[in-house]
Amino acid sequence: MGKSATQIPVVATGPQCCPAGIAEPMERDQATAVAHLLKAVADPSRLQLLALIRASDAGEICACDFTEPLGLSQPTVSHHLKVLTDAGLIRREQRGTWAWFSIEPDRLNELAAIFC
Amino acid sequence: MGKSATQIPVVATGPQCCPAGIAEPMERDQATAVAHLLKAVADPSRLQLLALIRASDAGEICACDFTEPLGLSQPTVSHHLKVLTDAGLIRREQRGTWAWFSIEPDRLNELAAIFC
DNA sequence: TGTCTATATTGACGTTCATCGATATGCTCG
DNA sequence: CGAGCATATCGATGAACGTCAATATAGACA
Repeated sequence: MGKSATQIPVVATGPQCCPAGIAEPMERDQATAVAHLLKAVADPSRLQLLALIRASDAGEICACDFTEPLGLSQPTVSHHLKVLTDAGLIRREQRGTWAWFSIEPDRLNELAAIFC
Repeated sequence: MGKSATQIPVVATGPQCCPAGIAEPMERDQATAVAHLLKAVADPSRLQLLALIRASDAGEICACDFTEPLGLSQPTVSHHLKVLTDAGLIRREQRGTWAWFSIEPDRLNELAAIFC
């Protein structure tokens, strides 16, 4: 569900070292796409979510384990998880009543490649 | 000259591979600092500014050369340059009537190190 | 000193966003 | 089926943000 309009890969035509990045002038369209991806992580709560998933032993974590360490309400956590999912940074897997989330490593590497 | 409250280095106590990053759970304070730095680049205009500076032959570029390729008004460009400067990502050097801007490589590396 | 030019600041406006309470959806299990 | 729990969605609210026109600041130069 959801529009998920932000999944556009940020690769394009740049040099090898920094294919998605700021090594050479960016067109407005690509700049908008990169900014959209960056906005998804430019929030304290979402950074904490990513770090919690990343640090989990099994590489995935249940949604129910987020609210307490973040000190946020359940709807707010759900909202942030949706933003990260729509941005392609995490993957959601329904398992019975629970929702489990794991990192999408490729998308995370895209982030690191923006400033190289 | 602006408050520049965002210059806090984002290093801290993480592992070697990802000292400022999301390799392990983040405290709220550090998450806020990292998010602040990310917000500075999570904007199409500012990404284009960084890319233009990065791609310039001399490694620096005059403020007067930004408005045209970006299609923004002069005050808006000035505002974005201030945001990037306050975030420590670029450096401003006054030279006569003109202002020249160059990249702060260390701060840019901090960005890349967040997602490693 | 006065005029021109480059840049910064101010003030305003519309948009986006983070957050929450209330409610809806959907699965589990008795 | 019905009760209970986990998660998502809705609607509202206050804050932050991007942008511009108007104005201020400040250096260059005659």
